[in-house]
Amino acid sequence: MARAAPKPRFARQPPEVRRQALIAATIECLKRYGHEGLSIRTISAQAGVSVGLINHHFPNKDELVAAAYRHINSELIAGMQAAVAAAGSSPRARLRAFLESWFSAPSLDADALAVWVVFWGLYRHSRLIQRAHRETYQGYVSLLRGILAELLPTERAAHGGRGRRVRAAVPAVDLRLAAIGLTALLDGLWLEWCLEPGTFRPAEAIELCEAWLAQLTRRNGSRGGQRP
Amino acid sequence: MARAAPKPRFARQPPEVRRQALIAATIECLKRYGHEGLSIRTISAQAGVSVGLINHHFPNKDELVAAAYRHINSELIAGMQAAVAAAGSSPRARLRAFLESWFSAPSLDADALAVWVVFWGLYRHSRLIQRAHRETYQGYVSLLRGILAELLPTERAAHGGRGRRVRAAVPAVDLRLAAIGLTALLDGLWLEWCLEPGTFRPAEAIELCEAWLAQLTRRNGSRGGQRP
DNA sequence: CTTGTTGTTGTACGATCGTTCAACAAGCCT
DNA sequence: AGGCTTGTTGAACGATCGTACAACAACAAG
Repeated sequence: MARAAPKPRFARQPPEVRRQALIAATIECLKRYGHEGLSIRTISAQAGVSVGLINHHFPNKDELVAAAYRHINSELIAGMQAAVAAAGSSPRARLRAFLESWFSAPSLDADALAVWVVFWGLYRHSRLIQRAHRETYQGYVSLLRGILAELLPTERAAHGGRGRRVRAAVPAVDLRLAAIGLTALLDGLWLEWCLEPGTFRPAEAIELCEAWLAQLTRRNGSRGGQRP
Repeated sequence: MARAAPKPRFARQPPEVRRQALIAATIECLKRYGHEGLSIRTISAQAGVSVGLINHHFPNKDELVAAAYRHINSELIAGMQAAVAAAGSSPRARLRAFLESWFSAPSLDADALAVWVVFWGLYRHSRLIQRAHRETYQGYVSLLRGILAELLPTERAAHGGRGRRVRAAVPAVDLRLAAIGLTALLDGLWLEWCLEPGTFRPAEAIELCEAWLAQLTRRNGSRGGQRP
């Protein structure tokens, strides 16, 4: 009974576990306090560790922030890829899964927007953020392009192989502009919803995107190839 | 000859002139250095004044930043309003003027995006920024809504002669969703272009927006009122 | 030229920032 | 039980932050 309390003052963690905890704390601080939350002391307090520990697992603050950015990015893209992969092989179903993944949590979250905005503000002046972006963004681009390519049939002519029985030799839809427009619509709707969640429902956003794509294919049939 | 050099060490300015100069310096620092440029010393150096002067013309830093935000906002909106007003009375011409104003300098500028992004990051945690936003944003909303309102009925009438009679009683297009979608497209395209100006030309962005609006009116004629 | 007003300067202060580092101790090994 | 590795602590440092304030000086008025 007079035994000294063996209660440890802290618990040692494997480096990778601690790294992930610090990354999670960084994101949480960003959600809560915005750019001002990006301080060593705020983050370490959130993670329940001392100030010195961060520099033991990360060479400096910028590397931690870049790691957090990379984590958010890859998490989100992996979620969308999984949703699309689970949707089967139907192009329309895959598009639907993609859109539903885009317009639902954790992507569609006002807090998440606050986090993104801070990262965007850092993008221009932090090479580490730029690198993290480049390394993860490619996955998103190829995912979206794959969905669009299999959705807009004539584009397969350019790829050869699969689409053997292509009717028109001329590409009906400008795939490039289609991707640009869809991306803009996705980003813009996502932005709008996060800023003011009450103005429209996620289902309406999906509807708008599908209407946009439907217009592209219909345009093909009626007056395609009109581009200057 | 031996006269002491009467060169003044500084020049006094009327308060309003100095205020505007400090606001301009703030924006310039934001363009150059992002969020890190938002320091009293950086801004005062950019403006060519001493550190103490800012607090003589602004009660604190946050007020200066909010004033800069208000300035950018009203400047941009006033530019668009002027462009639309100068376009005459034709709804299509007014839309065209609006889009051209949107997708051209000084709105369409990668540096400007960097500035906006910093402000967005501050928005959630600064009441002053929120107030500045609320006071200026209303002008934009009413401008866009006016353009859409005068455009959609007319568009409908123009297409109405194509075999189907125009019915003014039932709103042909969901004006609310139209505004949401157009805003998303505008924001998204603007964002995309600022991030990677090489991917498409401003004229193509305008084309995409007009195609979007054309789709809305066409949709009305073919299968309108299908909304759940 | 003298005076008064006030825009302007620049130092100073306390707070907070990111980072360093010597000391500590938790947990595994023998 | 004792040694060893190493994750962890927390004080300390210099730099920089926003702000306050007393002294200065530009310029108009008399």
